Amino acid sequence: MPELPEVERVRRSVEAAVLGARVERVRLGRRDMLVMPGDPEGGWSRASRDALSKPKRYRASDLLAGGTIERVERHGKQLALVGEQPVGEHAGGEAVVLVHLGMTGQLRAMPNGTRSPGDHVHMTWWLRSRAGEPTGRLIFRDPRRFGGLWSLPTRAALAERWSELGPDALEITGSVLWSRLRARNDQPKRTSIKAALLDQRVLAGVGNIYADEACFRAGIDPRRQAGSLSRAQIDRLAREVRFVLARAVAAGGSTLRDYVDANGTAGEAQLLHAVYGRAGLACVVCGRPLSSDRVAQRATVWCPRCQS
DNA sequence: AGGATAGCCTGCGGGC
DNA sequence: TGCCCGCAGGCTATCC
Repeated sequence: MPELPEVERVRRSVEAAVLGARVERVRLGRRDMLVMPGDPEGGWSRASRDALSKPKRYRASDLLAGGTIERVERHGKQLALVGEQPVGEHAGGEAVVLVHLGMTGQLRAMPNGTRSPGDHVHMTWWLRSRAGEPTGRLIFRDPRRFGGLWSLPTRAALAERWSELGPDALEITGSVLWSRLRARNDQPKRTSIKAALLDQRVLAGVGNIYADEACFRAGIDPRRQAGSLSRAQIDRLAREVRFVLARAVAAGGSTLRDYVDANGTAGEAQLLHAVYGRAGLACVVCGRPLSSDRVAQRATVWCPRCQS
């Protein structure tokens, strides 16, 4: 569900709510939503999730209990709660909980006196201020369970994990995108430009909505072979990726159905979409009906006149 | 190598 | 009102 703009809005709102908070206690509702180091690779697949359903040991401190939340970071569509253990035998130690929201995941700040949603809440952190006053809870909720939580021991482990992703799409440049679209032997990628934009190893943060929006603004048919685009077209595309993402962040993200930030606030970036969800409607530039098809296994919309 | 397919889940809207 | 179908912002495993 959420792409980079929505995840960035979640990051900001979670950070505002929990920065510096002390984690009094935690509760993990579903063990299979958590992946620990040494668990079956990734934890995404059905097989590895099944393996996780067996009871497996984790300490509350692996989920930040007893520590303070020092930062909330984002790379692409992934979030990380970075904690420190200020006192005790693990003083100075780190812990990181990486959060992927998948399609329907939410992180919500629940102030004192508010009630958490009654369903699909998989993880709760009870928080206190630095002064020790209870301030509320942070919850992770995910009806479809396509998201998940990964416990990592250190920020170095987080950096290593994020190094497997491409550069954050908010900062993608034409020259970096150009080089990422060629394989090792300088062979241009044969895959469609849309599939390449969706590949988180190429660049991190673009999903189905913003891939279509960026291609539209760049005048590029999403079905075009990635390696067939000129350097000038890649420069333009990188610029439009940055533009549509930054503009959507400023508009609060796209709320199609589920997305809200940590405070429950919906976004308005969906009002800016020129092609996503507008198959068959008139192109906002030329007025011709927008075409649609499945590209890279995803519903895709483009203008047959403005994009080539 | 990269495309196509199926699968992981729940919930919603449309058509009947 | 209810049932069935398709579809959804992400990502993976498997097969060709």
